Amino acid sequence: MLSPYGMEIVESCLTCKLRADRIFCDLPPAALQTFENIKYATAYPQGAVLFVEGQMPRGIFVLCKGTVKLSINSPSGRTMIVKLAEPGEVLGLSATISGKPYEVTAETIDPCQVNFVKRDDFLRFLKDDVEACFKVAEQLSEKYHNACNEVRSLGLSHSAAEKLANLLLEWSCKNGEASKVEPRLKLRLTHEEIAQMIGTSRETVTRLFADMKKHQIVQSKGSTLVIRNAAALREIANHN
Amino acid sequence: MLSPYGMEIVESCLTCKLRADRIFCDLPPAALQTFENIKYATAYPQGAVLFVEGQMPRGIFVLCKGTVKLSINSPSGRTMIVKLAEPGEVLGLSATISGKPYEVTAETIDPCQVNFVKRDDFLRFLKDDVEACFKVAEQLSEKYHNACNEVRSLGLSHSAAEKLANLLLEWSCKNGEASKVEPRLKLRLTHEEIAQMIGTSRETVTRLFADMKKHQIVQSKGSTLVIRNAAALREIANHN
DNA sequence: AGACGGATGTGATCCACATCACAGGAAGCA
DNA sequence: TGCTTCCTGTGATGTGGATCACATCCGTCT
Repeated sequence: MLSPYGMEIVESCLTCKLRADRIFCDLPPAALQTFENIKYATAYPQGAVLFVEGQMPRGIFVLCKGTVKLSINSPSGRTMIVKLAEPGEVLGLSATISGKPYEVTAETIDPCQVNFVKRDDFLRFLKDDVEACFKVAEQLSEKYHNACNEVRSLGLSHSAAEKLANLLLEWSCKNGEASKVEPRLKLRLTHEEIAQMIGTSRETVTRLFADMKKHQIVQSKGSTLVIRNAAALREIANHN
Repeated sequence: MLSPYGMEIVESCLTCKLRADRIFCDLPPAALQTFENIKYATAYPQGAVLFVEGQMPRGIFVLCKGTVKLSINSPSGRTMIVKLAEPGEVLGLSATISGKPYEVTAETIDPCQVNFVKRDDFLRFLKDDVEACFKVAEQLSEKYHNACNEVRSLGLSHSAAEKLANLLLEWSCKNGEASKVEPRLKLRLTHEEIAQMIGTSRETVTRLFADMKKHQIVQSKGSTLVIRNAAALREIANHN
């Protein structure tokens, strides 16, 4: 069966092939069945907005497939990308728990499959199941941890170059290329978006990339970036 | 009974007078009793370090009395103050849940009373009690929420003045003075520390205060600051 | 009182980066 | 095949705030 956006929809969490490495999906059968009953499997095209910062929480969005951009916006139009969420992540969780407005905006950057659970249903579900509740705590810890890293990067680094280097290293870790001599990574974001991730301007990102290319630190082939001198990159990442 | 640092120690959470408005203290009697059995009531002098960023989590610290400074440090000696924790807050929670290193450093800024709970005991306690577990989730949501605000402030504001104005407004909200015509607030931090809270240099903070005084926006009497023109301050806070 | 150490106030200097302003590229689509 | 639109690259220019270097100021200790 095909979803509206050309993805295969995983109909049931019970039979989901992705379960093993997902946070929320490896509950014991009984709990999973309950979850099954309250969730709505949905699919979104690229560019869809799941929720907007400031909205009252409607519920949680379990990301099963695709990537979601989480951002914080200022009234004056500035945007700061906080994170790119990967499958297994639960979005809108903290707002749903606390009842306060969503603190970020969530927008799909490719077609996504999502399980939505209404707030009431979800809270009831949690109060019946310690294990699920504990998993929520774990997820939230993870989120907090990430947010702290964000603060660290924004608050303690000296230069834009440092932050960019850190971002590239982090990305190369995530796709398992980090150990290779010349890690490669697909740049899925525009310079503008990268700038929003590290809190700088688009032009600065462009110039930094130009510099790094000049110094043989990276090299780009289309939309893939090859890290030719990881040591130098790490050098930049830890100060100056 | 007096503690080593001249504070009255609340011996038992069951009879604690502060219970009503505390997050962790209003559990049902049975759970509270269990908590009672695994917690260690302790007291710290001013300037004591509860835990350091990067240490493996030993457990949680429930702050009962006093104020604790939470900061993030860079190897190069820079410090960023993330938050001043007030009584009722649970410190080291996310690290204890996730098992990853503490993400911040916690240091008392006045004499504090703290209940410590060892990690194992705490995790066992949670797995036995949905309600406590849910409270943890709530606390973590709160923490995440704060961290997001921090990111917003660091990443989206245009100037140091904006951040300082925001900080002052936030402080005047907390002590309930915000509604008054000329809110007052005790500055418990040095300019240096304020600078670390908003990610700027000490000199800049000094100069900003000087400016605001010149423009009749604030006025200082010893260590209390009087906000003479809250409107102007809000003006600064929302851009420029 | 005197003296010492930390907190504050203020000038001078410098530079990383934002911002503006275009010019090429690439990529979709008609 | 050309047109439109978004992305990328690069110069010129201005400035907020970091940093350095002192001069007070104030509380605390002896």
